[in-house]
Amino acid sequence: MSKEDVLSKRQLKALQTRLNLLHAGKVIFLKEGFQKATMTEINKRAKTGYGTAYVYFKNKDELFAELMDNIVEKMYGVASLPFEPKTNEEAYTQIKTQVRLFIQAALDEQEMMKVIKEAIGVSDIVAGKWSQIRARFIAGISKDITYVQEAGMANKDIEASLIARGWYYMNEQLMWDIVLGEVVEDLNKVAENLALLYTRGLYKAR
Amino acid sequence: MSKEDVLSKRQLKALQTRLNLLHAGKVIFLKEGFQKATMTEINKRAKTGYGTAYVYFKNKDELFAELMDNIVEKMYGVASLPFEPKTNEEAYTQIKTQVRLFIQAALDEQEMMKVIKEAIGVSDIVAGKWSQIRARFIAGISKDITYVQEAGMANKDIEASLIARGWYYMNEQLMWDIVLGEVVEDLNKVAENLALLYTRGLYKAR
DNA sequence: TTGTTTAATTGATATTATGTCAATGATATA
DNA sequence: TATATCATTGACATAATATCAATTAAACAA
Repeated sequence: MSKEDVLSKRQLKALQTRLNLLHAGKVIFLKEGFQKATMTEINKRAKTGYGTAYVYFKNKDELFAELMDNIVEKMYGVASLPFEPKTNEEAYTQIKTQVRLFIQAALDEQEMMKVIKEAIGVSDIVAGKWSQIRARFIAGISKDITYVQEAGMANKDIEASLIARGWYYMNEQLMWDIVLGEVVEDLNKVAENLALLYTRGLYKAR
Repeated sequence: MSKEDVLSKRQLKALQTRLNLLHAGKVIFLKEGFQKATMTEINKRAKTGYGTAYVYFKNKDELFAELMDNIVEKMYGVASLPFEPKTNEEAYTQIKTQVRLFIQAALDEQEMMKVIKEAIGVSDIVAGKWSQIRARFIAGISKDITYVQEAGMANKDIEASLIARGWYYMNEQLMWDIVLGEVVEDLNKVAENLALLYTRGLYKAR
């Protein structure tokens, strides 16, 4: 017996109102961007009274944060990919693939990502959510670096946590540049260049 | 004969009002941050009527942008440092120094930099100003990379402009982390790690 | 079926900030 | 001294937010 079965007509309607608001929110955010989007417009589009959005969401930020959740999940997925290369060549290939997957995940939701980028700068709630993604990636990369260091493949004179940060930031910022159209280079070329610099720098000479 | 000599009493007073507003602005921005700071409060502190700030500055963003100018100049200075290493070791040393100078310049104005970080996310004008700094650094680094590539010291199979971007972003983001206190590592250690990764990756094996 | 309780929805309201502009006050100039 | 010019002012129109007492609709009990 699934949970929905025991929902009353009243609860169903409320749930629908909530979904309407989320959907309207997405449309408006995509059309106007984060700052220009207003609760008035979102309620209008959802055909609900002005106050209704505030019943379901504390404010505009919380509504938007919920719209981010799909994307956040996808990003977490990319951050958790396994990484246990046996050789430097394997490491290079895997890293290149991960760079491509990361940027591709962002491109799959390009328009929404543009709005997220804007919202990160404006809303503490959104910024917090994004910084959790960051933390997860950086932790994962740290682990990967420690792994290859212990396997004797990588130089041990570097601080894993610092390099993990630096490497992640390189990726994230290039991702934003590509999402915003400020870097037009082919995704494969970008992944290749980053992975080359990183593996040559981190890994012992072959 | 300096320009000030020919200023009338009236012009001098106006100039003073402008300076008062800038000074009051700095105090309020540092105390409240960018978003929470209001024109009302700035005018109050400068002992000017509400409308006065709008005579000298189009809006809060423009006032703040002017307060950034010192820092922007200093950053431009760092971006223009010469770079003509003769050996890989020299390159490493110079790069490490530049990383330190860059982050140190930010730390010299730590409190203001925190506000700038916030403002970049909120204000298009501030964001534009910062992206000019970025462009300048990236162009400079690109030039440096091309130089060492042509001198036969660096690998030629990487795209200078892409790597310049990536390298700059690594530096910038770590700078923000340090400014915001999210990375507490010793500045020297950070510079060392970044420079090591970068030179080992970019330069031909010794 | 009807009356009562409970939950969802509403929009008017208070609040807070912005940017504008006609009026005022203070200097410069004739 | 009269007049023109420029700096300064604060009241005002505008726009958005979050709240909450009142309204409407559904669930439940008799």
